[in-house]
Amino acid sequence: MQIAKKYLTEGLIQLTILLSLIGVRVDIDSYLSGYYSPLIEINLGPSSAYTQTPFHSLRDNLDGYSVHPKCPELDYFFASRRLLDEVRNLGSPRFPTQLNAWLVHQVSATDKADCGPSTSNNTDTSSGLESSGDEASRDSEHLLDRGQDVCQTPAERGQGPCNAGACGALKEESDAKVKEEEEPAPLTQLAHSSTLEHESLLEGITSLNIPPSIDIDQHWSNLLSLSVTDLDDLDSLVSGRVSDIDSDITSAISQDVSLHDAMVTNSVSERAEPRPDTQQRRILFRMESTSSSHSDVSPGMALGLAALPFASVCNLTGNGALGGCLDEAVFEQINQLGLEGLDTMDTQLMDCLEGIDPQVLEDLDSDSGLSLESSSGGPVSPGSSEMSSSSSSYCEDECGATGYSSEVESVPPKSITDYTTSWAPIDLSESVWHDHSYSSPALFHPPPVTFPHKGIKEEPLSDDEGPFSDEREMSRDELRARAMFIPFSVLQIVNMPVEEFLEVLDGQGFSPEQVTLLRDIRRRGKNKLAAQNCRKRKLDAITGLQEEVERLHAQRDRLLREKHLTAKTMGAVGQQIKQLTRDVLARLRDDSGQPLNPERFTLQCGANGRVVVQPVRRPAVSTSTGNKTDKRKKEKKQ
DNA sequence: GGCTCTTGTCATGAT
DNA sequence: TGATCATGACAAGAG
Repeated sequence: MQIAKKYLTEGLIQLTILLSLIGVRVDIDSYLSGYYSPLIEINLGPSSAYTQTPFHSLRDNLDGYSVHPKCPELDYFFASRRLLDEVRNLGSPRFPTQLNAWLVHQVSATDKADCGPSTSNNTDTSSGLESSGDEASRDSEHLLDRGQDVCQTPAERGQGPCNAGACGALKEESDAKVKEEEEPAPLTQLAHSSTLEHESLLEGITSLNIPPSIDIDQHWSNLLSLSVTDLDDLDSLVSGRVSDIDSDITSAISQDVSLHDAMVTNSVSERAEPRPDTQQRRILFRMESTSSSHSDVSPGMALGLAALPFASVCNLTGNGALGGCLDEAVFEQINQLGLEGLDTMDTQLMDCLEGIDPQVLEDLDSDSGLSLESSSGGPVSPGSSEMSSSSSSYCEDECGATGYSSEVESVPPKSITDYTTSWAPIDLSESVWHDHSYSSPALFHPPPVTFPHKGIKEEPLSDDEGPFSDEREMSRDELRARAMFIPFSVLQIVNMPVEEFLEVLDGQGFSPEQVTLLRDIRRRGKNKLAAQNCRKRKLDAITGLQEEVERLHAQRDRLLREKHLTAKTMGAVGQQIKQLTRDVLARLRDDSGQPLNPERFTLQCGANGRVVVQPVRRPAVSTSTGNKTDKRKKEKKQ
């Protein structure tokens, strides 16, 4: 509880500061992409392979400051910012408010006209739509809140870029349908409008002030007809259809709510189709964690902090006309949230975490690290998990080893939450996005010990450990720590911040032997990681040098070929010159009227371009003298 | 049993 | 000055 609260509070505060500092134009996505890069790596899997980037270090380095210059996340941060700036410099097409208003009217018209087919479609794929609604509801749960505020705020104010456009009309329709809680319609339409924007971007449509053509109109109508169905179902969907997860998800996936959802559902459908329902459910959770809204795992987080949903909303709107009201809505929402909202947020978050199937949580940490084949990304990153299933500890470029990291993730979440040390959440975070094991499996389940500090007792191991848990191989350091009654695992000792480590050394009443062992364990653990990094770099350097050698070989061969070709050409040209010289001299006559002997005369081209006949300068006759001098020189050398 | 590869560890210098 | 990192060297284990 405190962990989540602390984490979310930090995120909220920092995000609020950022928003307030930036001003009207909020580049939330850039900040989020930088700040939440660890989270992205959590979900996407491949983390910086051999670079030890503890989560706490990134947590405290929001804007790229104080980050290790070699930290790849820093490169990612600046790269993201640079790319974003470049995109902005290109001038992305902005959709006028009039377009959004037109879309809204189309929605309403389509709503009335296509109500029957939509409902029939709904009945045909009722389960699917319910599941689709589940997806929509999940997104709506995260997005609608923001969407509500986003559109409601400018509409109420009657000002801003969307006062007479989309937001106003959106609010009217949404008021007609859903009045009280979520108002999903505006947001869905927002999502649709953003979807249209995305598609328009893809189609190169830069200006839509002109009424769209019939094809586009029909296209929009088809798209919006789906939205009507969704709008009809949204109130019931938002009311909570978590139990409907059991329904057929694949059919739901076919009902793309928006481009955003389509991207998510398609990716899910490809994976989910051959799987049984249970796996589909699991995938559904995975999808929630892998979708663009990272807070899907914890709706409470989405409802409360809304940090990542901010990114979603901003991404949906982009530079569109709704951006202004979104910015204002973001500020207003933050103001409305307050810190008291964190309580409910924590409750929701923890309820959600508790409500999740433990198997799902286990899947999130399915890389038990019991072998070196542990994947880097875990189940949340299927691609990486499949890719990194190598027996070698060194994975591809994107993945690698972080030593004890996998030990962290193998620690049962329950026990992790029981750690109330201040660095415990850091380990929890690392447990998600570090995923490689170089240590013995026994470290994954530290023995139940009583923490001398704070009187906290570590939870005993779970039931699945069985009688073989003690038989697992333990590292020497782990054995030493056990023998010395050190209530920390090697992983914890290595990964805890130095400040916490020093506090532990000072405040836990350890004996000098224990302190020495703790320091040794920490030193060895970090050195182990360093050695792995070093070896990885060495291999990379070797690979790079080999490639360089191959490149240089190819260059040498090419130059040799050019040399031979040039020599051949020069020989041919020389022969031609000799032949021409003979011809010219044969046509010339000396004083006696005889043709010039080519062996005694030659043609020389002067600097001014004039060709003159010169007698051949034969080398000095004193060849024997030269030979003698050469011989003398050779003798001197010898 | 020797060889090779991988990995952990130590020592040492640099940051 | 201590912590951390980088790296060469060595040893142990596995195939």
